[in-house]
Amino acid sequence: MGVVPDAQAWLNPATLTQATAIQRAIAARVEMVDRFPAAPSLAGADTSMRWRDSRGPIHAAIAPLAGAAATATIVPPFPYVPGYLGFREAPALLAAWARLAEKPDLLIVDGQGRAHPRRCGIASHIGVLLDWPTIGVAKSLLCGQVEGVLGEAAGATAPLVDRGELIGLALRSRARAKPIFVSIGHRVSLESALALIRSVGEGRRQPLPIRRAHDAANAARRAWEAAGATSA
DNA sequence: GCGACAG
DNA sequence: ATCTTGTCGC
Repeated sequence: MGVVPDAQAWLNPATLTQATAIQRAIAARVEMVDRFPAAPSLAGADTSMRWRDSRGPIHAAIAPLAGAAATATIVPPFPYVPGYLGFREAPALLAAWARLAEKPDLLIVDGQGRAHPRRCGIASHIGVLLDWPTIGVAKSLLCGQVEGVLGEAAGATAPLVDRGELIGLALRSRARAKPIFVSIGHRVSLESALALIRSVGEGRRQPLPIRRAHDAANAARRAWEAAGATSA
């Protein structure tokens, strides 16, 4: 995998206390400056699972803007716990990444990046483990508050602040829609993250790469269920 | 102690 | 995260 020596250990904490320590270590490695080619190629990352089935398999997809998506199915190590989503979903997403022939220059992940209590959302997990540029785009807030008033017009932004620190941006990606929350995953500045997300908005609430990944993950899950499989 | 809580 | 149907609006 990436340049992290104990990447495998960082994916499998034995306890929540250990998971917390790993997140602090990952957060310390996050680079908040641009380190990717100009006009980067983009891909989206998302997962799909059965309704309220916290133990069943997770289907992950990485969807490039151009070309076919890669998918993978993994049984998650533990159920969803707010603040620890990275440990639940990153293994499946990394498996899908490994199957992707042409790696994109930058990955847009469905979930938070730095906009996390320990500055280590799933986009940072994946970015640091792969040492690859990532952006987090979430549909709702995990922590922090939107500063001031978010404009009504499409494209309006407002700072997202937590404990006095700027951790991301609220973005009105579409008029009359609830905002999305953009934050640094790894190797990108918040300014560039915003510009890139805006560039693939396509007039929808969620950026196109995430929509494509969402569709691909759902298709993988349907195929899995249609095949009657029970385990990964 | 109470409430809040990505996917 | 996901299920389901209808309804409203451009």
